[in-house]
Amino acid sequence: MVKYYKDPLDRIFFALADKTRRSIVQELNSGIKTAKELAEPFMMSLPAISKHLKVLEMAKLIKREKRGRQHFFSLQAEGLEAVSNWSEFFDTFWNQNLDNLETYINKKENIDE
Amino acid sequence: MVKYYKDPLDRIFFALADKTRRSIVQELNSGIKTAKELAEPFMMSLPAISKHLKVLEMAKLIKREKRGRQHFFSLQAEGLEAVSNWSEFFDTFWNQNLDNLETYINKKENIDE
DNA sequence: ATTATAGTTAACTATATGGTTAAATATTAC
DNA sequence: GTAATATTTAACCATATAGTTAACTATAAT
Repeated sequence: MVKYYKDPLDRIFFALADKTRRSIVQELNSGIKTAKELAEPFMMSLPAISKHLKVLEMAKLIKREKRGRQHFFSLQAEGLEAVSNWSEFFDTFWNQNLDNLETYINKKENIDE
Repeated sequence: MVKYYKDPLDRIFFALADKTRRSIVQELNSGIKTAKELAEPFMMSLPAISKHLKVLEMAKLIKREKRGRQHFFSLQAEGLEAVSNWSEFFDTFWNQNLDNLETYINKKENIDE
């Protein structure tokens, strides 16, 4: 299951590269849920969901808490944070583009005047 | 190469789930580069890089411009934007957590007073 | 025209993934 | 203690991925 040697971002992005897993994460945004509850919306066996949950757990996108025979899942900060940290560098890209656009607009306005 | 039926976010996250591809994206943050230039830092054949570039291109994380026999690559807004849009919903999660923390701290302060 | 350069496509291999069903584990209920 | 419930693990299958080398395409240089 999920290559053990992958780096944290590999695991996180890999985990999010699957529609079912993204849905699970979104679902958990509205609160803690059991494996059974999480499986319910999907046309898929429980073992399949169990695997998806493990992938998300390994990526530290969710965490598991066993209470009796049930496993309760919830969002975990660690993984989510890593994504946003990584993608932060794009802000630079964006801001540059925005700056360029602004510069361009300003220049144009000056010419128009 | 890269399942044709994948949804856009599948492709984007999948593309980013590989260290080599993430490095390429980061490299492109500092400007436009050719395939050869992008391949240079990696201990990997050119065809391997060619495939990675195609994956990133399909995900609309980068775009390609052919000039003569060279292919120039640069970051593309579309894919990057999709990631940040998708991960926006986590802000809610974060803000809630922050709110809860604040509430907790405030309550505690009131008790301490 | 030949040769060199930049890059892709094809064919292949080993390993990983996403699903399945059947069996195992652990806890709760009767 | 036996049955039911919640969930995972095992074994398996089909397909996808990441890399390889060899062959191909297209442009540039001599």
